[in-house]
Amino acid sequence: MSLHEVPTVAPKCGDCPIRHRAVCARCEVDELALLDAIKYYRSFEAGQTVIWAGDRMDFVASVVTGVATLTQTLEDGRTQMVGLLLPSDFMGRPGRTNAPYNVTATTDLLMCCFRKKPFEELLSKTPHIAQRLLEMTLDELDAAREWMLLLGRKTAREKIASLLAIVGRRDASLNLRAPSGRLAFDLALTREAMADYLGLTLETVSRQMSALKRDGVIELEGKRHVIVPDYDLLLDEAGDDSDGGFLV
Amino acid sequence: MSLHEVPTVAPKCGDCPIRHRAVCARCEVDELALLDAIKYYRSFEAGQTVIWAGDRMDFVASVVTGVATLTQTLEDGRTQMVGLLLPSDFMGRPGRTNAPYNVTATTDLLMCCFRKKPFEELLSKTPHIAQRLLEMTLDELDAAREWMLLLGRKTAREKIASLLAIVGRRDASLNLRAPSGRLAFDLALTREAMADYLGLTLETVSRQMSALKRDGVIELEGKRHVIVPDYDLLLDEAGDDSDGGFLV
DNA sequence: CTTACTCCTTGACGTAAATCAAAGACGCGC
DNA sequence: GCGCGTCTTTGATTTACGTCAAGGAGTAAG
Repeated sequence: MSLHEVPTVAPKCGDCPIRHRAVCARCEVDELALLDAIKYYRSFEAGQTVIWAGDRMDFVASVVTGVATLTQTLEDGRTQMVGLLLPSDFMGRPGRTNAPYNVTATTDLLMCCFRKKPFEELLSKTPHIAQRLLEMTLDELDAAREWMLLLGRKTAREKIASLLAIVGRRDASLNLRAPSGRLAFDLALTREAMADYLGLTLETVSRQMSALKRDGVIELEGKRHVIVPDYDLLLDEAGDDSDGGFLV
Repeated sequence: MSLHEVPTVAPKCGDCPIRHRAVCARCEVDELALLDAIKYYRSFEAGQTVIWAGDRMDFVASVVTGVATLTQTLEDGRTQMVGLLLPSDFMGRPGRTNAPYNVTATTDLLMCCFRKKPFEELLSKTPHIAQRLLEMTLDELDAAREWMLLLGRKTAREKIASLLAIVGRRDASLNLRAPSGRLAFDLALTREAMADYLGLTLETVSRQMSALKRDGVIELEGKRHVIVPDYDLLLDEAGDDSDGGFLV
C-alpha cells in the first residue's frame, strides 16, 4: 500500500505504536498533531463484530494490532470476504454515512479511531491528505481487482498459494524486510475464513494446505503457524508474477 | 455511481453529449469551463486496445459513447475482466503514471480525454472535485467488492442474471427510468467477454443464456438484444437483493 | 450464388471442487 | 485425569462447470 514508504523513523502520533497510512510521511508532524486531537481507541475481542453492513458509521480508523475482515453475504448465508485489515490498514469512508460491509475482528483487535466529522474537516483543510486518501483508495481498488482475477480464474491450489504469499509478504514488510527465501508467520485466519476469502469451502482449503505441505512448498507448526522454505517457490505456485504487490 | 444524480438539465461541457461524472452537478458551470480548455477527443474501433497494462498513461477520460472493458490476465492466457466502462464512466488515476489493466473497446468507442497534468492541477485547485473523485473511486471499490461476492459465491445462472440485471439497470438509468417491469437493451458483449467478466467459459454462458430463455426469464432477439419481461424476476434469479445498485 | 469468417449453440464426456460424513487434534474447565 | 467444545483433517461420493468436438447462424467478400 506504500505511502511514502515503510516507516524509517519512530512513529509520531501520540502513543500509537503504528504509523497511520492515511498520513503522508513527508508532512506528518503537523497533521499527526491535528489527528492526535480527535482520536480515541477501541478494542475488540476475537470474533466480535466491529460494525454491521448498513450501520451508521461515524468514525474512520487505523488498525493498531490484530486482524479484521470485511465480508459480504447473500441471504442464504453464502459469504465472501472482500478485504482483510492488517495492522496500519485504514478503514472508513469519508463522505459516506453507512458501512458497506460487515467488519469482524478475527483476533483481538485494537483500532485507533477518528471521529468522522473532524476528520473530514481535516481533509478539506489539508488537500494533500485528501490526495493521499485517494491514492490509498486506488490501491485498494487495484487489490480488489487483483482479487477478482484470483476468484474468477485461479485454481484452488493457486488461490491458497496467493493468499499465503500475500500474508507472508505483508508480514515481512512489517519487519522492514523484502520477502525472499525462508519466511515464517502466523496466519490469523481459520480455515473457514480462508475459504470465505478465496471462494472455496473449508474442506478444499484444508486439502490444499495438506497438499502444499506434502509437496514441500510450506511447513506447518500447529494449525496457524506457516513456514515458507522458499518464497519464490510459493510465488510460482500462485500462478502469476504480480508477486503479491497488492494488499501490501 | 450516482453523482448528484442523473442529468436533469442539458450537458454543459462544450459539445460533449454527456455529463462528466467527475464533476459535481452543483458547481459544474465553472469547472466544466475549466475542463473544456484541456480536453480533446479520441475514438477507437471495436476490438481496438485503448491502453495496455503497464503503459504510461498521460490522460484521464470519460466514455462518451460505446463500451470498453478492463481486463487482467495470467501468463498462460486466462483472463478476467475487472470492470466495464459504459457511457459517462470515468477512467483514470490521478497520481499514477501507469495503467494497471488493459482497456479494450468492445464497440466503437468515443472518449473525452483530459491531459493528466492540467487535470491534476485542476484537482488541487478545486478540492470539491477531488472529493467527488474520491467518492467515485469508493463507488468503484464497492462495485469491485460486490463483484467479488459474485465471482466467489454465485452459481453460473446467478452470475448471468446479475450481469443482465446490472446492464439492464444501467441502460434504463440512461433513459432516466427506474428499472422495473419490461426492459429491453443491447448487450454490447460477446459471449466470451461475458465469460471473462463472470469467471466462466463461453460455453457455460451460452448454456445459461439458453436456460434463462427457456425458463422465460429473458427473451433474445438475435444474439445481443435482450428483452426482460419482468425485471423483478431477473433480480430473483440474481440471488441477492442488492438490486444491482452498484456499477450504476 | 459460394466461400469464408466470426460468433454462437448444443452434445458428450471429464474433472475440480462441493457435499456429506466421520473421526482426529487441540484447548479449556472441572 | 475426563468430558466437551471448536477447529481441522481425511475419505467417499456427487455435481456444476470445464473441455473437447461438431455443427448452425449471421455477415461480408468474391
